[in-house]
Amino acid sequence: MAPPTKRAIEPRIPLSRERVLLTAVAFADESGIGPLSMRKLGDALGVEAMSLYNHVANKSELLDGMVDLVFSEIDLPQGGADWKMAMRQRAVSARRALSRHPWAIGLMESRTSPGPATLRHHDAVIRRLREAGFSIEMAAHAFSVLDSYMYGFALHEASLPFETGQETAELAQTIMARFPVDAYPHLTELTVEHVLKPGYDYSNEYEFGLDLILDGLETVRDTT
Amino acid sequence: MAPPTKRAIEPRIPLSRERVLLTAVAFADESGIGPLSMRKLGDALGVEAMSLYNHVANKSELLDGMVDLVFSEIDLPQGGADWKMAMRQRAVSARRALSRHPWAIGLMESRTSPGPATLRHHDAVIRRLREAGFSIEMAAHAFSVLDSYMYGFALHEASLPFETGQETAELAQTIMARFPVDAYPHLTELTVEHVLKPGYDYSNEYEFGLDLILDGLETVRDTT
DNA sequence: ACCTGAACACCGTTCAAGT
DNA sequence: ACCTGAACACCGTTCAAGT
Repeated sequence: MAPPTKRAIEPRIPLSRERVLLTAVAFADESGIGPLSMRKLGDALGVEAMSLYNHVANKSELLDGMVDLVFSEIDLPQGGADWKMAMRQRAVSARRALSRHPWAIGLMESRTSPGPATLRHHDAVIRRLREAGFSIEMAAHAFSVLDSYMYGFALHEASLPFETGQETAELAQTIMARFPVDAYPHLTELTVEHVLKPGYDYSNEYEFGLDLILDGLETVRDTT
Repeated sequence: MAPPTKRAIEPRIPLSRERVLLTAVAFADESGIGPLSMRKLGDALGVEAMSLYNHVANKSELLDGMVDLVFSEIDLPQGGADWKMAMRQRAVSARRALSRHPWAIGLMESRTSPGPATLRHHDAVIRRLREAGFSIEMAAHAFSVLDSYMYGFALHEASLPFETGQETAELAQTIMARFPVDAYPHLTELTVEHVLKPGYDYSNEYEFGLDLILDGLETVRDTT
Protein backbone atom coordinates (compact mmCIF):
# COMPACT_ATOMS: atom_id res chain seq x y z
CA MET A 1 0.00 0.00 0.00
CA ALA A 2 3.03 2.31 0.33
CA PRO A 3 3.30 4.63 -2.65
CA PRO A 4 6.11 3.33 -4.86
CA THR A 5 6.93 6.85 -6.06
CA LYS A 6 7.64 8.15 -2.56
CA ARG A 7 11.32 8.59 -3.32
CA ALA A 8 10.71 10.61 -6.45
CA ILE A 9 8.14 12.84 -4.78
CA GLU A 10 10.28 13.53 -1.75
CA PRO A 11 13.83 13.97 -3.00
CA ARG A 12 15.94 13.10 -0.04
CA ILE A 13 18.59 15.36 1.43
CA PRO A 14 21.87 13.50 1.23
CA LEU A 15 23.14 12.07 4.46
CA SER A 16 26.15 13.66 6.11
CA ARG A 17 28.01 13.25 9.38
CA GLU A 18 26.60 16.56 10.58
CA ARG A 19 23.01 15.62 9.75
CA VAL A 20 23.46 12.26 11.47
CA LEU A 21 24.80 13.90 14.64
CA LEU A 22 22.17 16.64 14.76
CA THR A 23 19.37 14.12 14.32
CA ALA A 24 20.87 11.87 16.99
CA VAL A 25 21.02 14.79 19.46
CA ALA A 26 17.42 15.73 18.70
CA PHE A 27 16.35 12.12 19.16
CA ALA A 28 18.13 11.83 22.53
CA ASP A 29 16.67 15.16 23.71
CA GLU A 30 13.22 13.83 22.88
CA SER A 31 13.43 10.20 24.00
CA GLY A 32 16.61 9.77 26.01
CA ILE A 33 19.87 8.03 25.20
CA GLY A 34 18.63 4.54 26.08
CA PRO A 35 16.10 4.26 23.26
CA LEU A 36 18.56 5.68 20.70
CA SER A 37 19.53 2.82 18.40
CA MET A 38 21.18 2.81 15.01
CA ARG A 39 17.98 1.42 13.53
CA LYS A 40 15.73 4.08 15.01
CA LEU A 41 18.20 6.81 14.06
CA GLY A 42 18.11 5.45 10.53
CA ASP A 43 14.31 5.61 10.60
CA ALA A 44 14.44 9.23 11.77
CA LEU A 45 16.63 10.03 8.77
CA GLY A 46 14.55 8.02 6.29
CA VAL A 47 17.36 5.58 5.70
CA GLU A 48 18.40 2.06 6.68
CA ALA A 49 20.54 1.74 9.83
CA MET A 50 23.43 0.39 7.80
CA SER A 51 23.78 3.60 5.84
CA LEU A 52 24.86 5.41 8.98
CA TYR A 53 28.11 3.46 8.94
CA ASN A 54 29.18 5.47 5.92
CA HIS A 55 29.30 8.58 8.12
CA VAL A 56 30.25 7.37 11.58
CA ALA A 57 32.58 4.46 12.27
CA ASN A 58 30.30 2.91 14.89
CA LYS A 59 27.94 3.79 17.71
CA SER A 60 30.75 4.76 20.07
CA GLU A 61 32.02 7.39 17.63
CA LEU A 62 28.44 8.61 17.20
CA LEU A 63 28.21 9.18 20.96
CA ASP A 64 31.57 11.00 20.98
CA GLY A 65 30.31 13.31 18.25
CA MET A 66 27.06 14.01 20.12
CA VAL A 67 28.97 15.00 23.27
CA ASP A 68 31.22 17.32 21.27
CA LEU A 69 28.15 18.93 19.71
CA VAL A 70 26.84 19.72 23.20
CA PHE A 71 30.20 21.31 24.07
CA SER A 72 29.99 23.49 21.01
CA GLU A 73 26.82 25.03 22.47
CA ILE A 74 28.62 26.28 25.58
CA ASP A 75 29.75 29.93 25.45
CA LEU A 76 33.49 30.47 25.59
CA PRO A 77 34.68 32.72 28.44
CA GLN A 78 34.79 36.36 27.37
CA GLY A 79 38.02 38.35 27.34
CA GLY A 80 38.19 41.63 29.24
CA ALA A 81 38.53 42.91 32.75
CA ASP A 82 36.51 40.70 35.08
CA TRP A 83 37.65 37.07 35.06
CA LYS A 84 35.07 36.07 37.65
CA MET A 85 32.27 37.34 35.44
CA ALA A 86 33.74 35.50 32.46
CA MET A 87 33.91 32.22 34.41
CA ARG A 88 30.45 32.79 35.80
CA GLN A 89 28.93 33.29 32.38
CA ARG A 90 30.47 30.21 30.85
CA ALA A 91 29.41 28.17 33.88
CA VAL A 92 25.83 29.36 33.54
CA SER A 93 25.95 28.63 29.83
CA ALA A 94 27.32 25.15 30.47
CA ARG A 95 24.55 24.34 32.89
CA ARG A 96 21.96 25.50 30.38
CA ALA A 97 23.46 23.32 27.65
CA LEU A 98 23.59 20.30 29.95
CA SER A 99 20.01 20.72 31.05
CA ARG A 100 18.92 20.95 27.40
CA HIS A 101 20.77 17.66 26.81
CA PRO A 102 20.74 15.79 30.12
CA TRP A 103 21.79 12.50 28.50
CA ALA A 104 25.21 14.07 27.75
CA ILE A 105 26.26 14.07 31.41
CA GLY A 106 25.99 10.34 31.91
CA LEU A 107 27.84 9.83 28.64
CA MET A 108 30.90 11.82 29.66
CA GLU A 109 32.02 9.18 32.13
CA SER A 110 32.62 6.63 29.40
CA ARG A 111 33.91 8.97 26.66
CA THR A 112 37.70 9.31 26.59
CA SER A 113 38.04 10.83 23.15
CA PRO A 114 37.32 14.58 23.39
CA GLY A 115 36.39 16.31 20.13
CA PRO A 116 37.49 19.68 18.75
CA ALA A 117 34.75 21.75 20.42
CA THR A 118 35.60 20.22 23.78
CA LEU A 119 39.31 20.95 23.41
CA ARG A 120 38.67 24.48 22.13
CA HIS A 121 36.50 25.19 25.15
CA HIS A 122 39.09 23.88 27.60
CA ASP A 123 41.81 25.87 25.86
CA ALA A 124 39.79 29.10 26.10
CA VAL A 125 39.10 28.60 29.82
CA ILE A 126 42.76 28.02 30.65
CA ARG A 127 43.75 31.01 28.53
CA ARG A 128 41.32 33.28 30.35
CA LEU A 129 42.60 32.14 33.75
CA ARG A 130 46.22 32.69 32.73
CA GLU A 131 45.33 36.19 31.47
CA ALA A 132 43.76 36.89 34.85
CA GLY A 133 47.08 36.19 36.53
CA PHE A 134 46.69 32.56 37.58
CA SER A 135 49.90 30.54 37.56
CA ILE A 136 49.86 27.33 35.55
CA GLU A 137 49.42 25.33 38.72
CA MET A 138 46.64 27.58 40.02
CA ALA A 139 44.90 27.55 36.64
CA ALA A 140 44.89 23.75 36.81
CA HIS A 141 43.37 23.88 40.30
CA ALA A 142 40.77 26.43 39.26
CA PHE A 143 39.86 24.52 36.12
CA SER A 144 39.45 21.31 38.07
CA VAL A 145 37.27 22.68 40.84
CA LEU A 146 35.04 24.70 38.51
CA ASP A 147 34.49 21.89 36.03
CA SER A 148 33.87 19.30 38.73
CA TYR A 149 31.28 21.55 40.30
CA MET A 150 29.56 22.34 37.00
CA TYR A 151 29.26 18.72 35.90
CA GLY A 152 28.36 17.51 39.35
CA PHE A 153 25.56 20.02 39.67
CA ALA A 154 24.23 19.10 36.25
CA LEU A 155 24.37 15.42 37.23
CA HIS A 156 22.46 16.15 40.41
CA GLU A 157 19.91 18.23 38.57
CA ALA A 158 19.34 15.55 35.95
CA SER A 159 18.70 12.94 38.60
CA LEU A 160 16.25 15.10 40.54
CA PRO A 161 14.10 16.24 37.67
CA PHE A 162 11.60 18.53 39.28
CA GLU A 163 10.60 21.19 36.84
CA THR A 164 7.85 22.58 39.04
CA GLY A 165 7.11 22.75 42.74
CA GLN A 166 4.17 20.47 42.14
CA GLU A 167 6.38 17.76 40.68
CA THR A 168 8.89 18.18 43.51
CA ALA A 169 6.21 17.57 46.10
CA GLU A 170 4.91 14.50 44.28
CA LEU A 171 8.37 13.00 43.88
CA ALA A 172 9.22 13.61 47.54
CA GLN A 173 5.94 11.97 48.52
CA THR A 174 6.62 8.93 46.36
CA ILE A 175 10.13 8.43 47.70
CA MET A 176 9.20 8.95 51.35
CA ALA A 177 6.12 6.74 51.09
CA ARG A 178 8.35 3.70 50.53
CA PHE A 179 9.94 4.09 53.96
CA PRO A 180 8.75 4.41 57.59
CA VAL A 181 7.75 7.91 58.65
CA ASP A 182 10.70 9.62 60.36
CA ALA A 183 13.23 7.07 59.22
CA TYR A 184 15.19 10.05 57.90
CA PRO A 185 14.19 12.94 60.16
CA HIS A 186 16.76 15.52 59.03
CA LEU A 187 16.23 14.84 55.36
CA THR A 188 12.49 15.07 55.94
CA GLU A 189 12.86 18.34 57.87
CA LEU A 190 14.95 19.89 55.13
CA THR A 191 12.51 18.74 52.49
CA VAL A 192 9.37 19.88 54.27
CA GLU A 193 10.69 23.11 55.82
CA HIS A 194 12.75 24.28 52.87
CA VAL A 195 12.52 22.46 49.54
CA LEU A 196 8.74 22.22 49.50
CA LYS A 197 8.20 25.87 50.50
CA PRO A 198 6.62 27.96 47.72
CA GLY A 199 9.59 30.19 46.88
CA TYR A 200 12.16 27.41 46.57
CA ASP A 201 14.06 27.07 43.30
CA TYR A 202 16.87 24.56 43.02
CA SER A 203 18.58 26.75 40.40
CA ASN A 204 19.56 29.18 43.15
CA GLU A 205 21.80 26.54 44.66
CA TYR A 206 23.93 26.68 41.53
CA GLU A 207 24.74 30.36 41.92
CA PHE A 208 25.49 29.96 45.61
CA GLY A 209 28.14 27.30 45.06
CA LEU A 210 29.53 28.98 41.99
CA ASP A 211 30.11 32.29 43.78
CA LEU A 212 31.54 30.51 46.80
CA ILE A 213 34.11 28.79 44.59
CA LEU A 214 34.92 31.92 42.58
CA ASP A 215 35.44 33.97 45.75
CA GLY A 216 37.65 31.24 47.15
CA LEU A 217 39.73 31.17 43.96
CA GLU A 218 40.18 34.92 44.09
CA THR A 219 41.65 34.90 47.59
CA VAL A 220 43.89 31.97 46.76
CA ARG A 221 45.01 33.15 43.33
CA ASP A 222 48.29 34.73 44.38
CA THR A 223 49.48 32.15 46.88
CA THR A 224 51.43 30.05 44.35
CA MET B 1 29.80 -34.21 27.39
CA ALA B 2 28.72 -32.14 30.43
CA PRO B 3 28.48 -34.33 33.53
CA PRO B 4 24.80 -34.93 34.24
CA THR B 5 25.46 -35.13 37.96
CA LYS B 6 26.94 -31.60 38.17
CA ARG B 7 24.02 -30.33 40.20
CA ALA B 8 24.26 -33.07 42.77
CA ILE B 9 28.03 -32.65 43.13
CA GLU B 10 27.91 -28.88 43.48
CA PRO B 11 24.89 -28.06 45.62
CA ARG B 12 24.01 -24.56 44.64
CA ILE B 13 23.68 -21.69 47.08
CA PRO B 14 20.13 -20.41 46.78
CA LEU B 15 19.70 -17.18 44.90
CA SER B 16 18.77 -14.08 46.84
CA ARG B 17 18.36 -10.41 46.04
CA GLU B 18 21.56 -9.67 47.93
CA ARG B 19 23.57 -12.28 46.07
CA VAL B 20 22.21 -11.01 42.75
CA LEU B 21 23.18 -7.41 43.56
CA LEU B 22 26.65 -8.28 44.87
CA THR B 23 27.41 -10.37 41.81
CA ALA B 24 26.14 -7.62 39.51
CA VAL B 25 28.41 -5.05 41.21
CA ALA B 26 31.41 -7.39 40.93
CA PHE B 27 30.62 -7.99 37.27
CA ALA B 28 30.37 -4.25 36.51
CA ASP B 29 33.61 -3.55 38.40
CA GLU B 30 35.33 -6.15 36.25
CA SER B 31 33.79 -5.54 32.83
CA GLY B 32 31.85 -2.27 32.96
CA ILE B 33 28.16 -1.57 32.98
CA GLY B 34 27.71 -1.87 29.21
CA PRO B 35 28.45 -5.58 28.99
CA LEU B 36 26.27 -6.37 32.02
CA SER B 37 23.23 -8.22 30.75
CA MET B 38 20.65 -10.30 32.52
CA ARG B 39 21.88 -13.36 30.65
CA LYS B 40 25.53 -12.88 31.60
CA LEU B 41 24.59 -12.12 35.19
CA GLY B 42 22.63 -15.35 35.19
CA ASP B 43 25.71 -17.17 33.89
CA ALA B 44 27.86 -15.65 36.63
CA LEU B 45 25.40 -17.00 39.19
CA GLY B 46 25.07 -20.42 37.54
CA VAL B 47 21.44 -19.84 36.71
CA GLU B 48 19.27 -18.93 33.74
CA ALA B 49 18.64 -15.21 33.17
CA MET B 50 14.95 -15.67 33.79
CA SER B 51 15.51 -16.78 37.37
CA LEU B 52 16.75 -13.32 38.25
CA TYR B 53 13.25 -11.97 37.81
CA ASN B 54 12.26 -13.77 41.00
CA HIS B 55 14.57 -11.44 42.93
CA VAL B 56 14.53 -8.13 41.07
CA ALA B 57 11.54 -6.76 39.21
CA ASN B 58 13.54 -5.85 36.11
CA LYS B 59 16.89 -4.50 35.00
CA SER B 60 16.07 -0.96 36.07
CA GLU B 61 15.47 -2.08 39.64
CA LEU B 62 18.69 -4.08 39.50
CA LEU B 63 20.59 -0.90 38.61
CA ASP B 64 18.88 1.03 41.42
CA GLY B 65 19.97 -1.66 43.86
CA MET B 66 23.55 -1.57 42.59
CA VAL B 67 23.77 2.21 43.07
CA ASP B 68 22.41 1.90 46.60
CA LEU B 69 25.02 -0.77 47.36
CA VAL B 70 27.74 1.68 46.34
CA PHE B 71 26.25 4.31 48.65
CA SER B 72 26.33 1.85 51.53
CA GLU B 73 30.14 1.72 51.14
CA ILE B 74 30.54 5.46 51.80
CA ASP B 75 31.42 6.36 55.41
CA LEU B 76 28.81 8.41 57.23
CA PRO B 77 30.11 11.72 58.63
CA GLN B 78 31.41 11.32 62.16
CA GLY B 79 29.87 13.15 65.10
CA GLY B 80 32.08 15.26 67.34
CA ALA B 81 33.79 18.60 67.35
CA ASP B 82 35.16 19.31 63.87
CA TRP B 83 32.47 19.42 61.22
CA LYS B 84 34.98 20.22 58.47
CA MET B 85 36.95 17.09 59.27
CA ALA B 86 33.74 15.04 59.26
CA MET B 87 32.72 16.38 55.84
CA ARG B 88 36.23 15.93 54.54
CA GLN B 89 36.36 12.29 55.56
CA ARG B 90 33.05 11.38 54.04
CA ALA B 91 34.01 13.18 50.83
CA VAL B 92 37.28 11.25 50.62
CA SER B 93 35.41 8.03 51.34
CA ALA B 94 32.85 8.84 48.63
CA ARG B 95 35.54 9.44 46.07
CA ARG B 96 37.18 6.13 46.95
CA ALA B 97 33.88 4.26 46.59
CA LEU B 98 33.14 5.91 43.26
CA SER B 99 36.58 5.11 41.88
CA ARG B 100 36.13 1.47 42.92
CA HIS B 101 32.83 1.48 41.02
CA PRO B 102 33.18 4.08 38.25
CA TRP B 103 30.10 2.78 36.39
CA ALA B 104 27.96 4.06 39.30
CA ILE B 105 28.52 7.72 38.44
CA GLY B 106 27.07 7.52 34.95
CA LEU B 107 24.14 5.58 36.34
CA MET B 108 23.12 8.22 38.84
CA GLU B 109 21.87 10.58 36.16
CA SER B 110 19.10 8.22 35.16
CA ARG B 111 18.21 6.80 38.60
CA THR B 112 15.39 8.69 40.34
CA SER B 113 14.58 6.11 42.96
CA PRO B 114 17.10 6.43 45.82
CA GLY B 115 17.44 3.38 48.08
CA PRO B 116 17.71 3.17 51.88
CA ALA B 117 21.54 3.49 52.03
CA THR B 118 21.39 6.61 49.87
CA LEU B 119 18.72 8.23 52.02
CA ARG B 120 20.47 7.26 55.25
CA HIS B 121 23.67 8.85 53.98
CA HIS B 122 21.94 12.08 53.00
CA ASP B 123 20.14 12.21 56.34
CA ALA B 124 23.42 11.81 58.26
CA VAL B 125 25.12 14.59 56.28
CA ILE B 126 22.30 17.06 56.89
CA ARG B 127 22.20 16.10 60.56
CA ARG B 128 25.92 16.73 60.97
CA LEU B 129 25.65 20.13 59.30
CA ARG B 130 22.73 21.13 61.51
CA GLU B 131 24.68 20.05 64.59
CA ALA B 132 27.54 22.27 63.43
CA GLY B 133 25.26 25.27 63.51
CA PHE B 134 24.13 25.53 59.89
CA SER B 135 20.62 26.86 59.38
CA ILE B 136 18.29 24.70 57.31
CA GLU B 137 18.85 26.95 54.33
CA MET B 138 22.64 26.97 54.73
CA ALA B 139 22.67 23.20 55.24
CA ALA B 140 20.86 22.86 51.90
CA HIS B 141 23.44 25.11 50.24
CA ALA B 142 26.35 23.24 51.81
CA PHE B 143 24.91 19.85 50.90
CA SER B 144 24.36 20.93 47.32
CA VAL B 145 27.81 22.39 46.71
CA LEU B 146 29.67 19.52 48.40
CA ASP B 147 27.75 16.77 46.64
CA SER B 148 27.98 18.45 43.26
CA TYR B 149 31.72 18.80 43.65
CA MET B 150 32.19 15.21 44.81
CA TYR B 151 30.21 13.65 41.99
CA GLY B 152 31.62 16.01 39.40
CA PHE B 153 35.16 15.22 40.39
CA ALA B 154 34.46 11.50 40.27
CA LEU B 155 32.90 11.95 36.84
CA HIS B 156 35.95 13.83 35.63
CA GLU B 157 38.26 11.24 37.08
CA ALA B 158 36.38 8.36 35.49
CA SER B 159 36.60 9.98 32.07
CA LEU B 160 40.33 10.73 32.34
CA PRO B 161 41.45 7.32 33.49
CA PHE B 162 45.16 7.77 33.97
CA GLU B 163 46.34 5.51 36.71
CA THR B 164 50.02 6.18 36.06
CA GLY B 165 52.07 9.04 34.65
CA GLN B 166 52.99 6.77 31.75
CA GLU B 167 49.35 6.29 30.80
CA THR B 168 48.68 10.00 31.14
CA ALA B 169 51.45 10.82 28.69
CA GLU B 170 50.23 8.23 26.20
CA LEU B 171 46.64 9.41 26.37
CA ALA B 172 47.67 13.06 25.96
CA GLN B 173 49.79 12.09 22.95
CA THR B 174 46.93 10.17 21.35
CA ILE B 175 44.45 12.99 21.81
CA MET B 176 46.79 15.73 20.63
CA ALA B 177 48.00 13.72 17.64
CA ARG B 178 44.54 13.93 16.10
CA PHE B 179 44.79 17.74 15.83
CA PRO B 180 47.26 20.30 14.41
CA VAL B 181 50.18 21.16 16.66
CA ASP B 182 49.39 24.29 18.67
CA ALA B 183 45.72 24.27 17.81
CA TYR B 184 45.19 24.47 21.59
CA PRO B 185 48.26 26.28 22.92
CA HIS B 186 47.12 26.92 26.48
CA LEU B 187 45.79 23.42 26.97
CA THR B 188 49.05 22.09 25.55
CA GLU B 189 51.12 24.33 27.83
CA LEU B 190 49.23 23.23 30.91
CA THR B 191 49.55 19.58 29.90
CA VAL B 192 53.24 19.68 29.06
CA GLU B 193 54.41 22.07 31.80
CA HIS B 194 52.28 20.72 34.61
CA VAL B 195 50.29 17.53 34.12
CA LEU B 196 53.10 15.56 32.48
CA LYS B 197 55.71 16.64 35.06
CA PRO B 198 56.91 13.71 37.20
CA GLY B 199 55.42 14.73 40.56
CA TYR B 200 51.90 15.40 39.26
CA ASP B 201 49.01 13.50 40.80
CA TYR B 202 45.46 14.34 39.83
CA SER B 203 44.23 13.20 43.25
CA ASN B 204 45.75 16.35 44.78
CA GLU B 205 43.24 18.43 42.84
CA TYR B 206 40.47 16.82 44.84
CA GLU B 207 41.81 18.01 48.19
CA PHE B 208 42.43 21.52 46.84
CA GLY B 209 38.82 22.02 45.75
CA LEU B 210 37.42 20.29 48.79
CA ASP B 211 39.29 22.52 51.22
CA LEU B 212 38.43 25.61 49.19
CA ILE B 213 34.73 24.78 49.46
CA LEU B 214 34.89 23.85 53.16
CA ASP B 215 36.72 27.08 54.02
CA GLY B 216 34.15 29.04 52.01
CA LEU B 217 31.30 27.33 53.85
CA GLU B 218 32.86 28.15 57.21
CA THR B 219 33.04 31.86 56.53
CA VAL B 220 29.51 31.91 55.15
CA ARG B 221 27.92 29.67 57.77
CA ASP B 222 26.56 32.40 60.01
CA THR B 223 25.29 34.83 57.40
CA THR B 224 21.77 33.37 57.25
C1' DA C 1 8.17 -21.13 45.76
C1' DC C 2 11.53 -20.98 42.63
C1' DC C 3 13.61 -22.21 38.17
C1' DT C 4 13.50 -23.14 33.03
C1' DG C 5 12.75 -23.37 27.62
C1' DA C 6 10.84 -21.38 24.07
C1' DA C 7 9.36 -17.38 22.06
C1' DC C 8 8.92 -12.31 20.85
C1' DA C 9 10.49 -8.02 19.60
C1' DC C 10 14.36 -5.91 19.73
C1' DC C 11 19.92 -4.66 19.49
C1' DG C 12 25.08 -3.44 16.85
C1' DT C 13 27.66 -4.79 13.14
C1' DT C 14 29.44 -7.57 8.85
C1' DC C 15 29.35 -8.38 4.25
C1' DA C 16 28.18 -9.15 -0.41
C1' DA C 17 25.23 -7.15 -3.57
C1' DG C 18 23.04 -3.47 -5.71
C1' DT C 19 22.74 1.62 -7.93
C1' DA D 1 30.44 6.60 -3.58
C1' DC D 2 26.73 5.61 -1.10
C1' DC D 3 22.81 2.65 0.17
C1' DT D 4 20.54 -1.93 1.11
C1' DG D 5 18.97 -6.97 2.48
C1' DA D 6 20.12 -10.73 4.72
C1' DA D 7 22.49 -12.67 8.30
C1' DC D 8 24.91 -13.28 12.88
C1' DA D 9 25.32 -13.03 17.60
C1' DC D 10 23.39 -10.75 20.83
C1' DC D 11 19.61 -8.04 24.09
C1' DG D 12 15.16 -7.59 27.99
C1' DT D 13 11.08 -9.66 29.08
C1' DT D 14 6.68 -12.81 28.90
C1' DC D 15 4.59 -16.89 29.72
C1' DA D 16 3.35 -21.57 30.22
C1' DA D 17 5.45 -25.49 31.93
C1' DG D 18 8.15 -27.94 35.06
C1' DT D 19 10.01 -29.32 40.08
